[in-house]
Amino acid sequence: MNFTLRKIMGQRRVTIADVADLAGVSYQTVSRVINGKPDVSAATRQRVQEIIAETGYRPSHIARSLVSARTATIGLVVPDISNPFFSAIARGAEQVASANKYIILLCNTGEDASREIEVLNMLHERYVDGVIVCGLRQKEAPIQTALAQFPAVVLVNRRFEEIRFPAVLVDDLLGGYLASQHLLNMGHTAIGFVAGPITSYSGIKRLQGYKQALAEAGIESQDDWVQHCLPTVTDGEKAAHLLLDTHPKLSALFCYNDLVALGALNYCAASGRRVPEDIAITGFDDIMLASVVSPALTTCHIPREKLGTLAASMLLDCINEVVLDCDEVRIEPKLIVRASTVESQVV
Amino acid sequence: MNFTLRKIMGQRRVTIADVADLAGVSYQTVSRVINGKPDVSAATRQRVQEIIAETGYRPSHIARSLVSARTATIGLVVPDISNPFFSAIARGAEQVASANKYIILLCNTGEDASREIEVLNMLHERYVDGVIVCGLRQKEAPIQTALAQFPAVVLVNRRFEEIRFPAVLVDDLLGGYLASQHLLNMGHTAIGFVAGPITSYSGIKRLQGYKQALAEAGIESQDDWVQHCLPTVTDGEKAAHLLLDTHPKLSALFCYNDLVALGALNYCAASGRRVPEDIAITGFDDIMLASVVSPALTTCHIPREKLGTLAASMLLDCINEVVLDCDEVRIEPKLIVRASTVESQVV
DNA sequence: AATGATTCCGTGAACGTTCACGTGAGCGTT
DNA sequence: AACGCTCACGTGAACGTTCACGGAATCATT
Repeated sequence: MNFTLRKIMGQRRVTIADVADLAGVSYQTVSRVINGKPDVSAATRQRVQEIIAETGYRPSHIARSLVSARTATIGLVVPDISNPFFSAIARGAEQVASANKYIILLCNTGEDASREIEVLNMLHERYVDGVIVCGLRQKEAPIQTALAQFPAVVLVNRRFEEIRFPAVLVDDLLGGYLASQHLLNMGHTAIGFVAGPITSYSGIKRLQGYKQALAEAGIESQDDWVQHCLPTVTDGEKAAHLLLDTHPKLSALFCYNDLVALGALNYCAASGRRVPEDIAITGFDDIMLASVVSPALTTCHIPREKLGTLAASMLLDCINEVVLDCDEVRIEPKLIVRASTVESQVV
Repeated sequence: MNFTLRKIMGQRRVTIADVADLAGVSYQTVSRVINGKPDVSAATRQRVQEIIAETGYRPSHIARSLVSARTATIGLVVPDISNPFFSAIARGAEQVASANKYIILLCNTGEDASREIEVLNMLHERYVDGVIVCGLRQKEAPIQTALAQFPAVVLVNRRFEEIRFPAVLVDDLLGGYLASQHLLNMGHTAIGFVAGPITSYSGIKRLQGYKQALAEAGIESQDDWVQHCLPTVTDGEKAAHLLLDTHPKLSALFCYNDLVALGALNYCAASGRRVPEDIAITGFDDIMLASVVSPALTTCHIPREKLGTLAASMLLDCINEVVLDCDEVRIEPKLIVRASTVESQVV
């Protein structure tokens, strides 16, 4: 490291101009070398590359973005990254993103619908090339205009009737139907639904599936068999408590997701109810928990990581203006029967 | 929306100059309004604000970053975001970050040490204001210089002897010691260690604690009682298989984390071993799984989300050049005894 | 020897902001 | 009437790149 070099480094970041000065060429030549473009002699190219290596120069993505209007960045909005359902999606999305030299800006809304617009605005200010938005809670028009500002959008587990955004959807109606039908087949007639967030699109669809299954079995579904809650263990426990207290005749609970189902299991254990003998319980998502808890949870399996990879590759296609063969991918959940609904079931 | 406005919008993004033109002022005045600075009359301020609202103008964070050399962005590097340990850290970090108007760039290395430098370079190009790096696997000097380029760094579960970075550390030696001592107290003398990634700093420290406990009990620890593996359920299962096959006399396994421990539990179940009667098993981290699996896992509790909030607030302090009272926070793990090591234990 | 093509490299502008200035209008003071 | 002050606003430069040019040198061609 010579004196000039030492003088430049350590004070501020090395820029393209510094490299140019050290190499005795113009910044444009350095730019050409960086981007592997022609019109540079082999000798200068090597000289410049040596200087770059010496100085540890890295081009500023910021400056690049400013001129190219591309950031190679995508936003990922989730209600709760610590929920295994969303962390698996994040992993899948990150994998596809980084394989394509994109990077992910992570936003956690904390199940707070009002934060959704807020984080979308932050992402918009940052000129992300696109966003993947999971489990949007907000219902109304403002969120749609907030979404429409982006060059590309993919929704996960949510669709709008009014504006059609590309989306990766779980067939929640089918899932709700399958789970409920299974409980009906097991002989239950009074089935409660621990329904998750009231504004959850998935929740609404699962409710429809639940009602449909009950209707087909000739059972009139009752609105107060449905109890909303946050999709967490503690809130699921509270909701199960409430539901079973007010409706002691319920013999089965269809739960919004596995976390909520675990909460229900906990409440049953605490209140001396046997599962599945006294109460049958089903979950949703098939997170790892579901298979290891006792009794193991009957649930609907969803390929969570695949949701993430699918969403990310759809988004990248949109960004690169590749025409999608299908702008709404629908994933079928698969019912997994385990001990929480079937007495003799061996785990 | 008048004609001029309509003409500007929809073609490209609204810029400060567009707003200025529409308001009949210079861009500097608009800038003043945006940043709530003085030297603008109430009348023009309102006019400008109206135009901003009408056009939905959002200042470009990119351009701002270019001049301010601040991005209000921090990088978060984790081996695997779908691992509950890291997703909890992410949640904690995100919470502190967003409360301070920062946003998080998420990088998943997929347990691949060579990707660590790669993602750090990506983050550096993006001029992040700082990075939180979790569970670094890479050992050598290059990673240290890669880290040193950032304005601020906080390590989680890793420290270097040579360069002292601010860090949030779990006292892994203590954890390893506590877990091993507990197994010794239960009467075990042949204790295996399913040790996680060979380059994991936590793993190395837990190994030390394990060896220390054994030594204090007068037991010579044997190198081939230690089996490394990826920190996943499937790999833990394989490692337990290998260890118990080659050393049938082992009566206890101290596992790197709860996922690995679950793998070990699975293998014991598959091979007809009873836990804890035939084999006692302990995990680490106390993820939700640990308490619900059967038998429930004895493990070391770590306040994971707090690790994230601590790391993020330390990082923000570094960025804002607040002097830290302590640049290495050490968290004490707490042994949680459950049924996987104690026969009579009631869950 | 003049022309043209090719190779290599540099200059000016632009991207959308903020910062440090500069300036003109209006007002009160002497 | 000249001065200085405050208020409101505008101008030029800068941040670190890339893009569209333009131009000098070299070499082969006529």
